[in-house]
Amino acid sequence: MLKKERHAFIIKQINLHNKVLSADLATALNVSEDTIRRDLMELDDSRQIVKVHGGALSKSFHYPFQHTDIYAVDAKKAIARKAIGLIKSGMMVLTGGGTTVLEMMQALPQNLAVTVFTISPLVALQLADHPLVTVILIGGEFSKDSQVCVGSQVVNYLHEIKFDICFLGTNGISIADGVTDSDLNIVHLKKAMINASNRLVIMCISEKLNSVQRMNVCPLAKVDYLITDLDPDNQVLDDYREKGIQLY
Amino acid sequence: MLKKERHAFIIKQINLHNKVLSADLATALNVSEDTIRRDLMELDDSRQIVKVHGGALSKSFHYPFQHTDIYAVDAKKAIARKAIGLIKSGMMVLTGGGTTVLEMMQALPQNLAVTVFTISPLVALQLADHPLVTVILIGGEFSKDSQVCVGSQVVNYLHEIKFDICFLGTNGISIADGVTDSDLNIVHLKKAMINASNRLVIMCISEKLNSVQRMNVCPLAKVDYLITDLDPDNQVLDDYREKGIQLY
DNA sequence: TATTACTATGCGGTTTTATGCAGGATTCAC
DNA sequence: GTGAATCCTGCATAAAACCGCATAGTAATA
Repeated sequence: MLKKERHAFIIKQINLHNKVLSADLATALNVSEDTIRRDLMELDDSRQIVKVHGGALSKSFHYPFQHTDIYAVDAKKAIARKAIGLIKSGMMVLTGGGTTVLEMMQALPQNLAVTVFTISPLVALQLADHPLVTVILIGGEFSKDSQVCVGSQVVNYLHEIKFDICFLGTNGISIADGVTDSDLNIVHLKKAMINASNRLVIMCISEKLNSVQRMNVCPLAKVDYLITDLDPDNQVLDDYREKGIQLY
Repeated sequence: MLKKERHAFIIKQINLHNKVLSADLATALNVSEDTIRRDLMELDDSRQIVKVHGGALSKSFHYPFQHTDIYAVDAKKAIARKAIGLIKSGMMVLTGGGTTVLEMMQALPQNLAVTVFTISPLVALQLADHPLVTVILIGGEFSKDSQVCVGSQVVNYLHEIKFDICFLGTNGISIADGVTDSDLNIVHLKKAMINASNRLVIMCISEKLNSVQRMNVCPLAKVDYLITDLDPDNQVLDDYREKGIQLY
């Protein structure tokens, strides 16, 4: 059998079953696993499949949703870069949804071994191709607006675990009212997430600083770190620094 | 024998078998392999065949594989259309992951008000812009291979609820072995999902019919409906019909 | 017919490719 | 952790491809 034929067969199998195991292919095609491994390598190199330990996965299955445009990407990327510095290997990390968190997870170094709990399916999918991260998706009613899981199920779940650190984006933060949000479900959720974590990181693009939403999430006293796209010494942040919040 | 005759012979062989080996041709035509190689070169240069190491392939063989984004989309769309007919407003629906389910959810009529429980973040996101559907994402460890939530958390959750109908894609179904799959986690999961539902719908593109995977999910007796892209009267399905499975 | 010019073919030697195998390292799953 | 599966690296080998060259065949023409 010619190599190209094997390749065609492999691709067909992957399209059929979304994944293949090297061992299966080796017996099916009656060649050594080394050969299969080399085949998968080549198909991976030519971007036709995604090679993983033990076999390969369909590419189309892996990335069906194209990432839509994100507002203020550069600012969020800057925030993401700083936020990653707070994560150490072995941590139990809790994250909300939001594009800033998404940016952060995309930029997560490949050698970081952490367990990420998240209420956001997008975050889970984003982390799917990270080699060392274990992802636990916290289930519940899926909120169409905010694209995260909400509701009592999530809140109850959060009562049972204690996390090292929690990363949240926010819609409003101000000296007077602390962290605020506009969606009741999200507020419940964030309160539970904050209570479940030893440390709280709020990520906020400078545009949203000092804005107030309808409902209270938590006072500034509970915020351990505030990460913005500004220089941490920027005087806009002076008031927050005085409150004892670590700025990045 | 003239060169032209050889070329004609080679083309004929390739049309017949989709491939030829240089060595075979050399003995069949009683010329040296070098000559054959030169012949194949010329035919390749004139775009009549595709030369590869060891022989040559039909042109159609090489081409179509760049273009497959999602495999067998049309078949899956056909299945999705039929599957939707089984859903009525007010139902509690349980779904697995997989591209067929995804197609189905994409095609879900806007006036259908159902509650969809799913282990697939992709399904949840797909349903996010549906006006009437309530989505419950069942949380757990996120499997990077299969892009769904797996593990004991999910299985436990499924023990507590009874669903009206469960839609599953499958990697293998056959008369002898019933529904089969290749991933242990997925097998556990599917078993729990099947037990949690009053009715089970298996969706399977015809190419996968009568294929067997490593591990058993459930016997055919548990399958209430089998939906394929074939006409339900197709004789390929006769055996399944005799087992008392409803075909669509 | 003989000459010439050109193409096609085969052959020997070399290089490249494909594949399998052994071992040790790595990773995974329980 | 620990054992099993998987992967990587280097190596060996055989098949295939390549290269240059000699020669056989072909065709056109004087």
